[in-house]
Amino acid sequence: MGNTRSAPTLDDVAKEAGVSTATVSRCLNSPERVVEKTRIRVMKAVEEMGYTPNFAARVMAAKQSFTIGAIIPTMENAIFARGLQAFQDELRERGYTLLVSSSAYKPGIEKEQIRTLVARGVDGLLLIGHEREEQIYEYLERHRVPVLIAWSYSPDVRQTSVGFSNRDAIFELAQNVIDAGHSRIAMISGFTEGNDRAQKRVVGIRDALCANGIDPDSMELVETTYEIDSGANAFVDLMSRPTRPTVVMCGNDVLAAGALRGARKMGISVPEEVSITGFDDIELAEIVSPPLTTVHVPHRKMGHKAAQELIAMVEGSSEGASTCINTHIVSRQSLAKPPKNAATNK
Amino acid sequence: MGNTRSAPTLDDVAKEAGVSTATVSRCLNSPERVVEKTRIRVMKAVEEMGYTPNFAARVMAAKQSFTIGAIIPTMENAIFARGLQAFQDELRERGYTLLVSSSAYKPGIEKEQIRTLVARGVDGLLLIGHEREEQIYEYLERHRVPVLIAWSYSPDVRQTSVGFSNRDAIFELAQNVIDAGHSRIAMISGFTEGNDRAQKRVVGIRDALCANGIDPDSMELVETTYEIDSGANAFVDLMSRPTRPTVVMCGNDVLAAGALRGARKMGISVPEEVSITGFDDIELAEIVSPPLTTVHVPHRKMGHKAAQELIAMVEGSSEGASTCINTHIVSRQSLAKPPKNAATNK
DNA sequence: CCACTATTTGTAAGCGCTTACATGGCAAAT
DNA sequence: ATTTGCCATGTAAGCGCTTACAAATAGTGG
Repeated sequence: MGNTRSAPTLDDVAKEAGVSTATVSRCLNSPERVVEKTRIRVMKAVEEMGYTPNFAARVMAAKQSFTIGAIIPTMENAIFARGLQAFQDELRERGYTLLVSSSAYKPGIEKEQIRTLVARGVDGLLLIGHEREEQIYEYLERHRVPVLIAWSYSPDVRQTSVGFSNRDAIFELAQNVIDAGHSRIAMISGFTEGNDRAQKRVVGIRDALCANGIDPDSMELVETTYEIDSGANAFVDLMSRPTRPTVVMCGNDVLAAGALRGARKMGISVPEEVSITGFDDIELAEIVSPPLTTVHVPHRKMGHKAAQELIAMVEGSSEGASTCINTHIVSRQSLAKPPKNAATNK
Repeated sequence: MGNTRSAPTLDDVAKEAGVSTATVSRCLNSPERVVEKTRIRVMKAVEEMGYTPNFAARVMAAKQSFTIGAIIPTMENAIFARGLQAFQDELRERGYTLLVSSSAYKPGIEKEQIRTLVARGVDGLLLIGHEREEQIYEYLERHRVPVLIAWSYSPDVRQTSVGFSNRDAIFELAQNVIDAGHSRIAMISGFTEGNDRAQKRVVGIRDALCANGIDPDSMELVETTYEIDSGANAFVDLMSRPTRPTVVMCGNDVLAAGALRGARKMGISVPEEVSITGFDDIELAEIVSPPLTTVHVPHRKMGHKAAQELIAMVEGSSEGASTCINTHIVSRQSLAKPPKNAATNK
């Protein structure tokens, strides 16, 4: 019984239930608009035939997809995982589906993915960080796709953002570091080009140095990719320079874990000989030994909030209100006082 | 110039370039079918108007989306990250886009996501592990969506798979463990219900015990979620039982990292007092201390191979050929000989 | 029992694209 | 010059759905 040869359409269901396609459509989308008796009959047909609406057709006709897109720089490490999970959970609860792509930190790829997602009819878009061609924002506006920026908060920018102040967060950490007695501070940062979060973190440390009367130009800085090995290499590089720092502040926990590995390889003990700090407070931070002193970012909270706000924008109930999430420092064992006679390589 | 008020359609471009919609479509999809002069004119219009084809419309008309869907159990840890990244890279190279969802290890959610992805017109689907309702496979067949199972290889199953033998892989590791002198073996496994990979890993260890004349029922087993904390709790549980094991084999590296944390909390030193092993060889395995002896799974290779095969199936050039990827043991410091007089809690 | 309103269902016009088929133009062949 | 054949382009029919509007049915008060 019935056509087993291919997927059933609305028409098939309508025929089977002896009603018009409009009625079937209504049963599915606004059941209260059809009388119970009919609805039951239709739903039975839907059930029996294993009907799934064709999304493309629905999107075309309704010009709404209940889909949100998100483009994150990478899926390879856990930096974005928790926040994104929370984002998705909230979306699910509100009846939206999430489409994720990763751009490998390449603006070109990100641009392409944005077009792909827009072409796919997403109702809204989550992007990480503010910095990208103005043209992209124009394109998005043109297509009437609301955008929400996360992982970065910036009041003086047109786009709505739900995030935290990368500069202030690391400033506070740097202050802690300085208070512990450090003055020879080095930093391992992710590549700053096209990455405002990384930039702001560099700025935050420099500002803290200034604020404490330390010449910010004295800070040794290495930029690298966000990988454990890169962190390890950068650490080795830094520790091989003429003046050894007493603390290496890292742009995130992954880099810090790498630095730790570099230290182990060089036989340098942390925090006795050199301190190391991270950023993000992902699971990794607690697992490595010594566990990392780092900036705790409430990823879950950010994800939830971002989803709520973006949906509000999509549904037209908000023009876009930015939220700044507070971060705080988590002190663990990787940060201690500098050694008495800090060694140099001279 | 031109209509700035909303997104341009094929029609708008056609009008602008003074050709028919068919010609514009051809310029975009099979440029060799239109003469250069026209093509240049059309492309210029496309460019100037910032035209992006409407995907939903394209899918509807062409019944092909160049999109592959993937549903993984979780994005929260790195277990699937690397393999998936490789999968995506390969797809990109071949002109396909990847849509990822995560099911939180819940069959119900997975089922829903499958429907969502199919409704979205994915040309093929990547699923993790074999075990799921037969009905789902029928549904997929009905909709003509090829499926590829990864992270698990099973020759005696209808579906095509690209993966490894979970049973054999851990069997080999267990053999190593036994060869090192252990006989009181405990295991922390992920929940086995609905998870054939977890099941096979339990079986692999039991088989190894049998093969070495050890009663498999003597193995203490805890099932739990795949989270660090769960691993830690399970470890504490295991070590508090009357007969302490001399080695705790874990269902994956995340669990093993948790076990390590549990050991630290209990003040038990690894591997001196108890050995711990993992599975997967994700980055984490190398970062924890002591680094984990584990089963190395060539995730990248698996991801690439899976993408190639799935595309072949989608394009009709393959009926679906399964591939078994080889794993191997990586020996690090978390596994050593059992202590001379292994303590019990008696 | 009728007129009128409210409710349920049907009709049909698109949504933006691809593609089978038709058309027209031009070069080579007759 | 006429025919043939080929290639570039145009025409128009859907793809499966939603929804404005029309129609039919049911309910209500006079």
